[in-house]
Amino acid sequence: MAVRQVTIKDIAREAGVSPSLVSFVMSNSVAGKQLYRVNCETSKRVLAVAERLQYKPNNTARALRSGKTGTIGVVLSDISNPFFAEIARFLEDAAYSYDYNVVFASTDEDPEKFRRVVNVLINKGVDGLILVPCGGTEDIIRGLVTGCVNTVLLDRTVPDLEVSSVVLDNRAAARTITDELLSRGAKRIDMVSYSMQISNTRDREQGYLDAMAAAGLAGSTHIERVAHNNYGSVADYVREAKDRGVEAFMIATNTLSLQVISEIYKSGCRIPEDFKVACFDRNPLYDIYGSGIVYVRQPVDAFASKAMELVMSHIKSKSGKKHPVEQIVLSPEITG
Amino acid sequence: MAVRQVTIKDIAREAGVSPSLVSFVMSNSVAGKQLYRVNCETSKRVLAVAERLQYKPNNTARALRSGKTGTIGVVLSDISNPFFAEIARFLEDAAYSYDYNVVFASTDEDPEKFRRVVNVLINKGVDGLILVPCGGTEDIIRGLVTGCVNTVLLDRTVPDLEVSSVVLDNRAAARTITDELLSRGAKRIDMVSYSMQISNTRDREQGYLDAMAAAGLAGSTHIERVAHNNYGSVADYVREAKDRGVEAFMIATNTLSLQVISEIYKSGCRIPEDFKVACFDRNPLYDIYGSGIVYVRQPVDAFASKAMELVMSHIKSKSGKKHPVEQIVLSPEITG
DNA sequence: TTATATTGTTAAATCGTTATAACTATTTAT
DNA sequence: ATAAATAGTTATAACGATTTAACAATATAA
Repeated sequence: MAVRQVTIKDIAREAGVSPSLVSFVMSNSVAGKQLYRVNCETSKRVLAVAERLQYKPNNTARALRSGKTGTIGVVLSDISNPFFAEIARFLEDAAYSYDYNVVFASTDEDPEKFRRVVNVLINKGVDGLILVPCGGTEDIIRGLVTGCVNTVLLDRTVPDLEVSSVVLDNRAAARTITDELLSRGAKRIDMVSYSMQISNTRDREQGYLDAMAAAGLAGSTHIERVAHNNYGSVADYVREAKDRGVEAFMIATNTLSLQVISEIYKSGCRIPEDFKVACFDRNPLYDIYGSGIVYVRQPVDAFASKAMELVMSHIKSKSGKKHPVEQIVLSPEITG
Repeated sequence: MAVRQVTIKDIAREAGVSPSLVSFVMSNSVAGKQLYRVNCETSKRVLAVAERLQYKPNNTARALRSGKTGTIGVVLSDISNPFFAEIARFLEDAAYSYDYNVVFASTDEDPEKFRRVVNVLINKGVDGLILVPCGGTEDIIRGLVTGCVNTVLLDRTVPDLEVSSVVLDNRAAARTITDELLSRGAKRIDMVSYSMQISNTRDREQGYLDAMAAAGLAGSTHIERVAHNNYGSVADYVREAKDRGVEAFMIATNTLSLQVISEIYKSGCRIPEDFKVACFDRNPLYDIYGSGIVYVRQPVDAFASKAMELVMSHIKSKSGKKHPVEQIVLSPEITG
């Protein structure tokens, strides 16, 4: 695209040395195992020429030869979802700190799309994958792991699989915010969740049930499971819940929260007067409007840095060797 | 990383043909200029073998030889900002529709960071760049354009430069929402803006001034320019504005809006009773709380698809030739 | 019938780097 | 003094594709 690349050969010619030597000089700073001994004088001369000619190493060639692209693929539900957008940003920065790049792909919770983008990323030649699995991707992930692809799961995990992961302690988080609703006087608390089969949602449901049971309300639990992207059903449900005398909602995800809160207001009700609300993920306006919404603040930065750390350790540990699988569970913060 | 790549040679051996032929078969579907004539039978046989061996072309090798990576670099302010996150998603999808990938980098409005990430992306070998310029990047962008790097500017433009761009009609948008505030009875309207020197902010300020002047209020305009990421100053300003008898705010960006709205509520005031507010960019909660905030809804999908279209047309038009520069201005929608 | 196109295929160069083995020249050990 | 080790460097073969030129073999034209 640009003018013409200055190659290692140009430098070699100009500096009166062989291309190999230039290569050694260039990669000496990050010398892996064996430090190639090169004369300090020549090294300086080569670097000077490189500087003068404005040499920029060709990463494609480097990648082809070395098998390492310096890129991590990140597959998530939807990068426009604020939760993932924030993670994306931290991942970008984390990757940068390792001199790596990151390339994102969204799945919209569709396992077929998941498979597709994972394949595209692998073909592009990523050194590792950070994945937010969606329902129905267990086999794909198992395939990656057995195929020795450096894989780290984020936000959600897959049971019975030897794979590294970084997730929230969802069960504890859910229990805590449900407890908070209880302590604010609510007894009839519904949980609104997704019908997808993903670990974090299931754990959150369990936390809700834990809290209710501990409060002696095991009999009056209700989990409303909404299909992903089915907005209509939420409206009906909120109306129905109101009739049923529900006093509070515990909501499993940020997108769902916006829908439920929207329906509450549309039906002329207020928070917290008519309904108390607890949910996952922060929204700046929750605080601003002083709406009294209790929410779980996920340590998004830790998600990103830990996931990146894990995938890097996988990459470092020579492929072929057994993966240093590590499953990290992070603690939530509660606000509101 | 994975097991071992199936190469074009494996297929050649298995199918009893030469590697070249396999290459022809593989790239025949996307035959550029010259369609290489290959026997239908052999073609089928080769494809069958490829299918059986689960051949996945090595994009790195392909990129090295062909000089095309199939990747577009996107440089924006901050991918965790909802406005850019949404654009990111649309860009991802748009790229995919061209069989391309997209890699993002955030600048935090820092020209030095901008220069750095642009260089990283170029070294990685992107086929084109979509850039959201920040203040102080004019020279860098000029350098790219003269260096024949396929460049498209997004959301903001750089004056006096022959470069393709996709921006909102910011002046018209700003005028419209200011008019809306006026029609709702506000006379003392302040504009809150950033002190950065970027085209869209300047245009929005002009639109505000246009509307005020047309209403005969040229004398009572006030533009408060806040430094990027300087939260403290907003609090002081809102207090001061209240004392000054300001009735409405016209706010230049989404992040700034959240700050101003937050301060309004913190100071015990309400929207729209105490202050009317007009701003840029949607936030789902604006609608939900029925807060009566007027806002400009930017056609984010069109931003993305147009920008991708432009960069693709640059790529198609043989490098060396004159760029088909095109500057697109999109119309806003107003809600509230 | 001889010359010329056309079809189907292949050999070989190339993209820009890395990595291995080998090769001097010099130093150190014996 | 000879062998062995070391420092500094280079030649060369990859990496996995694309692409150009060339080559048979056959078909068409003159």
